[in-house]
Amino acid sequence: MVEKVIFMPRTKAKVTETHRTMQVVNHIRALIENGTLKPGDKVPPEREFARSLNLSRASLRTGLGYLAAIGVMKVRHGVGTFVADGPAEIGRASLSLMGALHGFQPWQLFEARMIIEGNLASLAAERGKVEHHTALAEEVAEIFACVDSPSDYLIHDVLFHRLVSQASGNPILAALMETLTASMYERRRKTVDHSIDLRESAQMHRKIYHAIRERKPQEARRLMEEHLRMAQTAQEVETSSLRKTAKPASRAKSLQSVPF
Amino acid sequence: MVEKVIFMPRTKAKVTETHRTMQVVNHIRALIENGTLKPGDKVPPEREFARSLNLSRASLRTGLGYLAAIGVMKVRHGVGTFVADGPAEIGRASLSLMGALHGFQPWQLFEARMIIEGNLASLAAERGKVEHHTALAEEVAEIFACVDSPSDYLIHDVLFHRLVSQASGNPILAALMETLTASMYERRRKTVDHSIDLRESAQMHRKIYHAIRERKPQEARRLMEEHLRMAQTAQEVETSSLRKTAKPASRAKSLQSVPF
DNA sequence: CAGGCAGAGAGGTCAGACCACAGTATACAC
DNA sequence: GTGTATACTGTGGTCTGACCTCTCTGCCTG
Repeated sequence: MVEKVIFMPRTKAKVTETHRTMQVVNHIRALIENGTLKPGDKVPPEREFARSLNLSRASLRTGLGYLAAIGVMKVRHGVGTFVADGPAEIGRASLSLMGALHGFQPWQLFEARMIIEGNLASLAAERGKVEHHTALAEEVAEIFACVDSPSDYLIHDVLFHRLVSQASGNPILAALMETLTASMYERRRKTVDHSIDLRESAQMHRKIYHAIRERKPQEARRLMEEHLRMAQTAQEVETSSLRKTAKPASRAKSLQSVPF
Repeated sequence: MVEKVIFMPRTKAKVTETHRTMQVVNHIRALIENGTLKPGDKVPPEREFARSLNLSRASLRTGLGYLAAIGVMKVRHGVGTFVADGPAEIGRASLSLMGALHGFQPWQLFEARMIIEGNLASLAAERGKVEHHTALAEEVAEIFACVDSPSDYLIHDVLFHRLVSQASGNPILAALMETLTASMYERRRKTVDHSIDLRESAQMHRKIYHAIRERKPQEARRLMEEHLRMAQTAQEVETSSLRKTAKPASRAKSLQSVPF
């Protein structure tokens, strides 16, 4: 008979690499570790890449899908697949799902954020360099310039916090913060138009900046925590005053009929 | 007659649900949010599930792959696909990749862990309930019983820290800790056999337990930080004294030939 | 009773065709 | 010449259906 050979990719390699998925992931990891692939870089088109790795396009896609899911790569339909280049985030996607699965509460999110950002501010006060101080100062100025434009204000607000985390010198904590922040950012974008305390908030940012510049870790931490506490209170008020308009929306489709 | 309907999912639904991947993800999310799906549950076989959702098995697999990548689901070859049931972890997989991408340093990992676990211990001291104290006490006993068996010791070490994070009452911080810890666990498992200070380490656990039980947040935090600092030192010693045997291993395969 | 073999159930991979999106080059009208 | 269609090309997205491999279980054999 024909003896379909169609399957025999492990030519002479004895390692089999378990799943094809991990084969792809490890390949990319190696390319990243040895510096061939850097943030923003584009990988070859799927068809070509698959051929060069001796596996099917489907398997390659599984691997790239995995990397995209954990935030290491970004896929753009019709354009290409790229190495993620923004600020690092650890498991942004999983937070909301995990929340649903383990019943995370909003106050817990704030608490976590307060602890991490508080320490971030403290570290920034200890280790921030002049260039960080400069960037922070500029951002504070932008913040004050936007007190009348909630949506713009929010952008610079996020940028300020990101600069603080950069100044802390610990990218891991920064990535963690980015994850926690990202999930609040979406919600906040909807309520920020109803804010009334932007001036007060802007003042807080200024004070935090001063504490960092003058290398007062304890004060930076205290101010950051206070700032977040105020933000929490504000958001609770805004959210509850907005709840009336929120509709359960069209979740019907998912709930109707049989379980699956 | 046959009437191949094979392609026309957006029948009357105006939502299109963007990608099929997200369609699957949102469906599962809904099932989780409304309580139909709980940790440990099994979803239907792919072929059947795909049919019931009116999409191809390939697309369903993409969606499940995404959920598996972010740690919400666990896929077991030849068995089935399940909702993750262990302790929550946020982006475990991404940490190491992100590390390679953004150059995370070991000391940064320890610093992050120290901050998070320190606060976890502090919160546990504030909010821990009697049942937590009991469980911790038992684990301390186990730890002392294992001082002569490094591998067993490590297991109970992990368990102890996990109990502390549970007692803190903040599952989000607990999940973050789990993520940071997971990546060290692997490495530690290889070096623990060379440990010489397990008794001292055991004593530290006991002290931490006492601080928590006696509701002394500051002391719990301080002890936890000291404990981790010692662990860091120990690991650095063990690792460096082991480095001679470590080979660059067979990375050759990835480095040879063309970039991709 | 132990060991092993066979089958069923479920996930993993493959192949190739076709759909959909984004960006750019081309062509036509004004 | 400018500007707006239109077509094309490159790249990811989805579909189908066949086949491979792993697990588990239960029956069969020694």
